[in-house]
Amino acid sequence: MSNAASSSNPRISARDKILDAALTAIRTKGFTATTVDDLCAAAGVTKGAFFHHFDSKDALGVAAAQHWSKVTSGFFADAPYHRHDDPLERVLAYIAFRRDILQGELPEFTCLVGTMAQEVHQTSRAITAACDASMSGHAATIEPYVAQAMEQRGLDPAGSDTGWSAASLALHTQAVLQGAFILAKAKGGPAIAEESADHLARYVRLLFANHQKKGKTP
Amino acid sequence: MSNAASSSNPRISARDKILDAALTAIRTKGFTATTVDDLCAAAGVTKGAFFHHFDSKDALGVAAAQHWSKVTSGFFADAPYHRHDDPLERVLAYIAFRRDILQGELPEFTCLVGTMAQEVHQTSRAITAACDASMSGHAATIEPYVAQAMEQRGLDPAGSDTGWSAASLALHTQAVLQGAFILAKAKGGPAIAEESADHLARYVRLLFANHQKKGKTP
DNA sequence: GACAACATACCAACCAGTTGGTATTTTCTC
DNA sequence: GAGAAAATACCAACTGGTTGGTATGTTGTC
Repeated sequence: MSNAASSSNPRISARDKILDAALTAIRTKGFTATTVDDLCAAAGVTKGAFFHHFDSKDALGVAAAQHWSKVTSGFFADAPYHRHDDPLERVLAYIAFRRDILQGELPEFTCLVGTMAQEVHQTSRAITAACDASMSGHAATIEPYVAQAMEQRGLDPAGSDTGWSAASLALHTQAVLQGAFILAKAKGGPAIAEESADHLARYVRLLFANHQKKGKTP
Repeated sequence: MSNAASSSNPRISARDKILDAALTAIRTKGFTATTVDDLCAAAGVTKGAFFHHFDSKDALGVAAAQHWSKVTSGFFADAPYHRHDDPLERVLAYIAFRRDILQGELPEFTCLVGTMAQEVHQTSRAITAACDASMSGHAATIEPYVAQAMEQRGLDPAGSDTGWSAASLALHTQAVLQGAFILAKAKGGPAIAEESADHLARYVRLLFANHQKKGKTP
């Protein structure tokens, strides 16, 4: 993921070099504090190239969110948590995976679109929408695992006092992780985020406790 | 909480008018995108007054975080959740209260220090530390309620497989709320944040389920 | 030779911070 | 407690560097 490799390599287009640089720069300094010159310098291209590929800095923000979606969806598609047979195990393995990758420096494991959405939600509709699409799109990849686990174990909380759904729990996992990132940033390290991930895993286990897996033949 | 009232009132010092303006402005536009001129205009003072009271924009950021701590600690001290006799009820009432105040426009109910920490964590140690102090300080006000609930109900999870503590759960509540704010910002409304607050309340109830309150005389 | 992909040179607006000054309050002195 | 001295609070105008964006090339490719 080093920038030095891509910024000097002429086989990678300026557009891709800028987008790669944007992922690191925005996660480090935030969107507003990241200047167009910063991105050009990090990508090893000139301003002319930047504005050839992006109409404005806001347009770069939208493209960066979409690029982030592409990169992360590939990353999570290759992750091992999908291989479990049991849907509930897949959900728990997903949370464990998210916990495991809380390593290295903060800009390496925190979320681009969470950071951007927080910053520009009142100033750029386009960027905010792209961030929402990225987060909600990722949540949608684990929602079916939650739904399958619920069905397999006869869990139907929709009608209860304060009901919940597979979609709601999937988005809640993202909320917990985003909040864990904020605490990690405030405290300068991932330790506190790991604890929140543990609480999240414990919550999911408790939700499904006393709900045995139904056999295939009833 | 209207700025118009304070910005024109000569009996309120320029410093306080600037700090009040900062709470709204930074929550709306973020710290970096908020200019010193923005704050002066909103507060109805000049730049000279600003730099008389604050050495730099960063110093204003630190002061704003401290001002936020003062304002919010007063707000939460007056909240009704403290009045419950049962410590567990106090914790649950706290979460319910946090859910109830998710109303109005986003800048009115989102968290200043969470927003700032996310933005400046790699660029301003001083602001980051002030944000951490504010968040951790608030978590510390509900930690004793959690601890009392655990003791009263004989819950001692410290030694178990993935242990947790009152401090850990108290900080987790903050993580969930901070993450809920991010999703709310991405989606443009508080609805999703309410659902995360519901999940959090459900988690706490499940943690204490099957742990009856011990009587005073054994 | 047309068109995309870049580079160079430049600009107007903006931004954090400064300067040099005045009004108001507080403190010190007798 | 009056009046000088000093500190504080505030203001209007200015500055040097920065920022997003543009106008005008140059180069490579089909």
